Amino acid sequence: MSDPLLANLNPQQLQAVTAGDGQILVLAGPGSGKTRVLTRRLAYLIDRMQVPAYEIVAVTFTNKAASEMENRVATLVQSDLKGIWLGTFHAMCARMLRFEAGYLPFNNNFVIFDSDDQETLVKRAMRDLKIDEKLHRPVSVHAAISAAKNDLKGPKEVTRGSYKEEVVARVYERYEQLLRLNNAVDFDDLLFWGAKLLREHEFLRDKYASRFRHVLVDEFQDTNMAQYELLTYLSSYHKNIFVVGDEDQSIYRWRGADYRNVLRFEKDFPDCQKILLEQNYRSTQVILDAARSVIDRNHNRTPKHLFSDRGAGNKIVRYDAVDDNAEAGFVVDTIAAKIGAKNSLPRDFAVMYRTNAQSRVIEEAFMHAGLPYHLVGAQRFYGRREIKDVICFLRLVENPSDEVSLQRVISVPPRGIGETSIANLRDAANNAGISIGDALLDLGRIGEASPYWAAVGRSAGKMADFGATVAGWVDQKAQISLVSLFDRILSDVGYREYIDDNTDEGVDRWENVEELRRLAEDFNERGLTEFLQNLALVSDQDTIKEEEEDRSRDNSSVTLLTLHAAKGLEYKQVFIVGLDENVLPHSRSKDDPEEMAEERRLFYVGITRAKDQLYLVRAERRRTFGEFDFSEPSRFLKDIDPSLILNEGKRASSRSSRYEQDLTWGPSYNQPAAPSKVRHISFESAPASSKAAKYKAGQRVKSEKFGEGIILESKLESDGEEIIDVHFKDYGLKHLMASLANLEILQ
DNA sequence: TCGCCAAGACTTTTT
DNA sequence: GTCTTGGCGA
Repeated sequence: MSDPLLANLNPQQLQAVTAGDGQILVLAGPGSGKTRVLTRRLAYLIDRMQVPAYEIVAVTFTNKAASEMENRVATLVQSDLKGIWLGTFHAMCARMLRFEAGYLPFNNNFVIFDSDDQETLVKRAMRDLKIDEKLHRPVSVHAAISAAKNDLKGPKEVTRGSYKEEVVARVYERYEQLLRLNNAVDFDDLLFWGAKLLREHEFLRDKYASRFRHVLVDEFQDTNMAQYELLTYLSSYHKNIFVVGDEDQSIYRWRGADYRNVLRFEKDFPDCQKILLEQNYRSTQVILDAARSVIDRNHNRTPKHLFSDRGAGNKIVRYDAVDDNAEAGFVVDTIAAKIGAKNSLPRDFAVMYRTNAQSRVIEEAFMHAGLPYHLVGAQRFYGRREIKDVICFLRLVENPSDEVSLQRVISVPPRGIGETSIANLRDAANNAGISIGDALLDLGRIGEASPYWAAVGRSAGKMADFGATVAGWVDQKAQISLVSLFDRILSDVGYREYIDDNTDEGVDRWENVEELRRLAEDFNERGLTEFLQNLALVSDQDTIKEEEEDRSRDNSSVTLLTLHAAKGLEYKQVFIVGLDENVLPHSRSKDDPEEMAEERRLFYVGITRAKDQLYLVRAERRRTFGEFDFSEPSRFLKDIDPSLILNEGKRASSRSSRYEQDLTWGPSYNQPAAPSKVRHISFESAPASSKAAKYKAGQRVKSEKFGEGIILESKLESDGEEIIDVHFKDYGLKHLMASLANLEILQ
């Protein structure tokens, strides 16, 4: 079939893409072409079924997924996509809430609070209620509030059984009051109010539901209750809902995601058509079999039989290291040898771990070996202090009621205004029934004539100065462009001088601000409101993942990332490290079977990222919080059929620091070097003697010099030389030329 | 009011 | 081991 819209689809994919009206549930295993199905389906509806783009809503979880989909669909259809609602759940709701603000307890220039702001506000609420922050940690109270919202429970609807629940309920109530006072919503509110709006106003529900002839959803397994309800409302008129997901890849339970929404969907729509995508285009069969043996032990799911036509492939290599240094050493050695053998590039590799803390040891090993690497997602651009500062200045201008932002920037840079003065102003503002921001502006505009002058006390003058500055921005914002406003704020407060102290970090900080300014330039036409909303909703992951993709394309370096961050990505060779009890599965998941099932899924996600080769690595002993911990192998390792695994045994424990020694005489990749400088050891080579490979992976061998070992990989070079990677019991990984290695094959 | 030091925390983090 | 937070002294 040469029809580009339907070309290159397997029968199940085709069935999904061309399915008729009604409810369609596509369960798509990893690497089964889920994105392809979704984009083709969209194109099919528009191009073949003549559905106008504005009658379609397609929701994703990330902006990146949304923009990718949009770009791909645009290349497939003739007509433009004008009017389509294609974006994240949160962006979609924000749009709806601004439009329907008349029915809501906030107005349409609300700001969106990120998790930092939310926590600040929870703390404030707890202080207001005189609740001891030591007894009830604000983070956990916040988590409980967030969970309630995701479950569509308001402050009045949460259970008040235990003392803790009582505390949560009271803080929740106050927290909501504060949000309204700040004219702000949090992430969860976007969904909460979105669902509430459609539930409580029938005509609004009809308005949207009748407009959207087709509803499409990506990553359906990650929806929470609010999102599920929202989707039901949106599809309540035409009842055409097409969802794609995979229960087995649901790894955000702790954020309210409930994979059982897949089961709920089947129950709510008994006539739904269920399509399984089981052909995997990514991994070898060995990898898929291992993945399946791990995931099949979970319940409440649709069993899937992933298959590949890529052949069995290499066995999985398991390596048990004595400690975390040796674990990192194994990873680095193996990668360096393969790169040295010129059969792999740094970008072919990824190292995945359960917790960010594990990256440190691995990074050190990479640095020591001079191997190029990069981390995904560890440093959050939007979490950076300087970025947050500037955003808060802007938010304050947009919405002077935003007390969280005001509080943050009032002493940036320090201007002699302290906690006492702020508290005085807040009290006075509260008494007058206005927001503290408005009081500040009043003070700035009329100075001593303001009723708040006396209330503030000693630093009233300084407070008024700052108020005047802010008032200047607020008065100007309608007249000047976003970028001019940006520049004006920075120069008025002397921000560059404040953060850039000419140290490396200082320069770095200023560069981040400049980066933010570049982003602002893109929004110069659209203005401040949209810029801020975009900052709140695009945040972090999208930008960082994009950067990471560019980086691994251009500079070619090994990717280090958490298992969570790995979702949706793929690499030729994957190392999963820390396969130990209490690491993976994590110790905190031990007393809850649901949590444990999620750890299993996390491992499953990791396994299925690998295209060609998977390494499972653990350490008997690792440093956590500066102390040594011993641990058992992860329970998940037992679930993989031993015939799929090449067991490496463990490194002789006599010299745990041997990697440092190895590096000085092994393959010479020990100098700090750019990727190109990672060279492999060059033997004084004799001409090739044989044309056929003598060794193959899995064979046990013995060498005079290195003792017993196991072949990891053998490759025949174009000159007929056989290059082998051998892992020796006592010497670790060696990269050798077969003709010179003088190895004896053991039975 | 600000900055420094010490005690305490410390999974994961699509929006 | 290292980052954050909060208390205290200048």
